[in-house]
Amino acid sequence: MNQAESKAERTRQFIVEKTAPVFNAKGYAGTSLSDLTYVTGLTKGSIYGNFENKDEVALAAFDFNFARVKEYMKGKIMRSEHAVDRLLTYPEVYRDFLTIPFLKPGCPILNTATEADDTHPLLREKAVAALAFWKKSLENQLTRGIERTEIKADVDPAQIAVIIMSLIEGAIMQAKVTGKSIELNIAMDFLEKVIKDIRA
Amino acid sequence: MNQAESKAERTRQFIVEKTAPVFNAKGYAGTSLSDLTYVTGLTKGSIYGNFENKDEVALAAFDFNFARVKEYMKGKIMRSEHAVDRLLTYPEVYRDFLTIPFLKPGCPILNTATEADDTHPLLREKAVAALAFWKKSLENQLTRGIERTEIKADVDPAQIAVIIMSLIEGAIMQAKVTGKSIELNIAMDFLEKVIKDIRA
DNA sequence: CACATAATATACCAATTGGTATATTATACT
DNA sequence: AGTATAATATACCAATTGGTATATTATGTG
Repeated sequence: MNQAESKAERTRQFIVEKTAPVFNAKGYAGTSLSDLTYVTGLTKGSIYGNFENKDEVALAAFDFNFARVKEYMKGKIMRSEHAVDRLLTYPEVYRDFLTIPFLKPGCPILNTATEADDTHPLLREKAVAALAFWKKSLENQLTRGIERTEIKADVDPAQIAVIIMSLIEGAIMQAKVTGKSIELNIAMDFLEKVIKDIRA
Repeated sequence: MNQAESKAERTRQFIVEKTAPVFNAKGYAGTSLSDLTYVTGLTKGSIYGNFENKDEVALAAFDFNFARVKEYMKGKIMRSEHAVDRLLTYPEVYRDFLTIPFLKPGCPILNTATEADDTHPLLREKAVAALAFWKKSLENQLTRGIERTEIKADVDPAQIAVIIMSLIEGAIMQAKVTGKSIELNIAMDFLEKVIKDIRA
């Protein structure tokens, strides 16, 4: 009973992988159990054998979606050493948001936050935690940059973190709904300037 | 049969007023017909006598929600004459977003855009049009300011409009889901600086 | 006041929802 | 290979979904 991954664990993972994009595209309320069976090719019995209920699938799907974004960004960011270059990865990457395949259904944080804030406490909590994680990670990069004298000493990491996140999420919303990148590019041009401006 | 408003017109309006906050809070997929009957006190027959289907109620509800925001902002903006002061109304007002009663369920554009982009073409179109309207209105204010030499001549109205919108929407998303205004205040402080910086 | 019509309620529809008990099949260990 | 158990499928459940045909009530006009 030890294949490094049990059958159940693999199936669980399989279900999450297949359903995560659906939850991200249609939202929690908009995704039905038949969506889940359709996209996995499994039956309800099989899904409920691996998950307590629809909620648990949705929560796992969010974790999966967010983990993908995290890993993707981490890979891009770690190519640079200089703190400013690392931060410039954000406008550089998000500029192409609409063409990043696994982000076709949109930013999981944005989608989950706006749907769940008034309706689904558990999903809401996930979105809050994801935002906190992202913010902390930005602050850490900024603090590291200040310590390495790559970033001006008077820069407030919390402030810059919020500006980066707000500009990105606000611009993504517009790009996703219009299907066009004009506004996204303008916002990312500006974000680029903001980031270059904190260089020591 | 002419009371300036027929009974049906009043009922239609009544249904929209009562259901608009529900659609904004729960989203289109999350709002059921029983939600609509519950919140109006009317029956399905009555609702379907005044609307073609659930879609039509949702579309009218969006228009209602957006109109309220427009009127609310217009009232605040028109208190000032100077273009920069008019623009400063945005950070000033959105700073208190969480305490504005009719915006408790969130920004209708943000909520509708994120839900409808992949699921509901008609609602999506409404959100796109609302964004375009807002952008145009900001650009007009900026152009007017440049003409009146209240705003620097080299300012790009389209660029500043996008920055204002992105910062506001991105920050609102965070404030709404966390229930806290810290990030919103930071973003609005920054937006204030951006706007003051374009003063001639 | 009567009457045509507009507005609303009642009672129903098939389809789908999330969920479960049980039967069947695959898996892993001895 | 045989067997206990884990994993999956089948067949069902009550409740709810969006929607409608028809009955009832309110409204406005001659």
